[in-house]
Amino acid sequence: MKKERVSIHEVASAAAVSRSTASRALLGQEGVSQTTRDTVQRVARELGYVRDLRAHALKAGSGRTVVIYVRAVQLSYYGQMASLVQRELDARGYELVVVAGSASQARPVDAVMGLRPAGVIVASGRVDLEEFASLDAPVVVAGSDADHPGLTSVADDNQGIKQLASLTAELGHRVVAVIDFPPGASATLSRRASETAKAHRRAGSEVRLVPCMPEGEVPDPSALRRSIEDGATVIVCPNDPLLVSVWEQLTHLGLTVPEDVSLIGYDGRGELASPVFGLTTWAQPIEAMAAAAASEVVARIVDDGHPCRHLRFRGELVRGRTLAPADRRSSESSSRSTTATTVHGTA
Amino acid sequence: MKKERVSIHEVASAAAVSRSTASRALLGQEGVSQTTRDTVQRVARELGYVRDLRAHALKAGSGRTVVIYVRAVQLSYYGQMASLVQRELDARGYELVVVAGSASQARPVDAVMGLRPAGVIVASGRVDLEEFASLDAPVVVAGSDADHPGLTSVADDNQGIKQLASLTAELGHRVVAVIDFPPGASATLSRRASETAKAHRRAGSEVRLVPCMPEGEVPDPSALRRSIEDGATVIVCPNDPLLVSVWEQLTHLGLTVPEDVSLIGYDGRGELASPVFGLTTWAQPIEAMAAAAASEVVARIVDDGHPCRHLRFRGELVRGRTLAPADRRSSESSSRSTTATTVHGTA
DNA sequence: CTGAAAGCGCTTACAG
DNA sequence: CTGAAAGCGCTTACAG
Repeated sequence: MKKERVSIHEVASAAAVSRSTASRALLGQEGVSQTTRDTVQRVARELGYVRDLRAHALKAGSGRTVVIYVRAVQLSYYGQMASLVQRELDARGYELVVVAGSASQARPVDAVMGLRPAGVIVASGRVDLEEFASLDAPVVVAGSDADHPGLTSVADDNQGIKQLASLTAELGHRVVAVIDFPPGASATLSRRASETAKAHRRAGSEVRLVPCMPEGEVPDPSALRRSIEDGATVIVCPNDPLLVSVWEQLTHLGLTVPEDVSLIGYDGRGELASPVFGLTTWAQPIEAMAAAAASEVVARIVDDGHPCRHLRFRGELVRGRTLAPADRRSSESSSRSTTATTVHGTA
Repeated sequence: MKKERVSIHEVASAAAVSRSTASRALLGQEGVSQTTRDTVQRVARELGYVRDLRAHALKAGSGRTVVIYVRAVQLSYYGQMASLVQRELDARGYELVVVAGSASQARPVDAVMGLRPAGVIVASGRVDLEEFASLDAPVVVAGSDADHPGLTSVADDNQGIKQLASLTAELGHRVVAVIDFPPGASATLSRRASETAKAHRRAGSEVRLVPCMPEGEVPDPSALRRSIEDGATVIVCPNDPLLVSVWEQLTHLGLTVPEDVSLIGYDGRGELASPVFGLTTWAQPIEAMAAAAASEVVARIVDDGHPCRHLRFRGELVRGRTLAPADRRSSESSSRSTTATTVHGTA
């Protein structure tokens, strides 16, 4: 049975009050008699009334909806971020709506601001921050560096890159392949890749850059193979999904991780973070970032004068089983099966 | 520099035309002179005008926004689904907004319908479908069985459960632990779990039900341990994240997969689907479901008389390395290291 | 405690 | 080709 869309007008008629009164009763405002309030709410329920959030927000200012913009909703890092932010906003009485990036979006700012949210969280390294900075809604950038004065930002403090680089050097790796990411697809990943290359050079290693395929998301297979032929003993990836993607390619090449080559990722969050997979990676402080993003965006919504802070949090090294000392390679064939036990047995 | 929010009124003034004309020019409608159109669009760009989608939709009917409601945005199955649906809707000129379930949402229908979407895709086994069925927007249920006449549904054809059960029996498993899921948290998973138990019983196995913790998402550790002590040689999970969660618990118990116990999941999508992890699972036909969900919802948006179809697609067995013959257990200690090579080596 | 009126930003017949 | 007017569903001063 299709119901017709029921507006506040129908509720008001059915309850025999004016639309003004119906509105106040439905919003639970003061200054409505208890009986009126009860009738209106009962009638609304019976009629299946659902408030039109658009009209509500249109009239009442910007409402209590916050939009989070993510680059790729299929990556569980973003899902995790959205979910954690939602929990925080829930507790503060705000709703979260997720808008995912897509190829056809000429201007992400349209898709986001078209909803006229009370606040915006940008969890994507792909957007033009300038555009967002000139908006009248408070904007918080989560997960990527941004020191724009008109924007709040929360991010990790980038210690991971250095620590992973020194660990790699300590383990004796001298030739390091770094997966590069096109800046157009994600400024954050691209920047992370080049910082990574720099850190490894500073640690005394030779660096081979492996570009991603033009469509992004997947490293160029022949470049990857070449980097290994050139002596790379470890492959460093700007996030964990790329690590997995590299791992798949290595498997096709008949190479074993970490006996033949070691793997290092970044994120340490979401479904790939389980210790059973043993990824060596850097766990981003995603809970802290999400909590800060939520509380800062709310603070700026309720207090126009709240400053744009730039908060940095410390992540954590995850020492998994995809990274081994460089000299493992020498005793390759004999160590393979026992190492496999180490890699995937009960840790 | 904060810009003030700029409405069509400011654009119209700046372009020295009426709001009507500005609106038509901005919408790219016929019947506006080329010069007027150009000026208006240029001025809008200069002013940083962003159309208010709420007001647009409020006046123009329900707009071109489709809402997808997901149970838990942090699970990459849902992210994957949202992403695939978005690609399809993109191509048809619709926008997708993701609304994620949360504890504080008394009625998901409010969060979804409050946005007055042109159509709705429900990818969650948690909602009350009755509520959604009585709406005036077309609703498509994706990924869970629903034969409600007022709802379109797309799902897999449930062959996976049977096929996984017969494969398990063929491999000689006689005692099967099945992870049970509370119906309140997800009707789909709960139903899948009980269907799974039924299928294994029909295949001649003894079944031990292992409940999840009250908060859901994680199996009860002591019940899990007991099921293994009771002789279960394989643990069947209603989705892949639960498989991973079980795997973690087994690791803590000092048990190895699949030497000590085998693992079977369900979904075969998202980040856990990579062959490097070797999950044995059932790959849901998520591309087909997403494509069908998108095209059916659009069909019903544009054609009020389009019927509510119930489409079922065939998934695919993923024969990974977490499932081994039951008799592996006997030669446990000797086979462990070589098996580990099989499990995690180059497949 | 309640209602009539104005208006949020937009679109769309309807006239010109 | 363009504009004045009505109205989408709601909220909120303002009067009573």
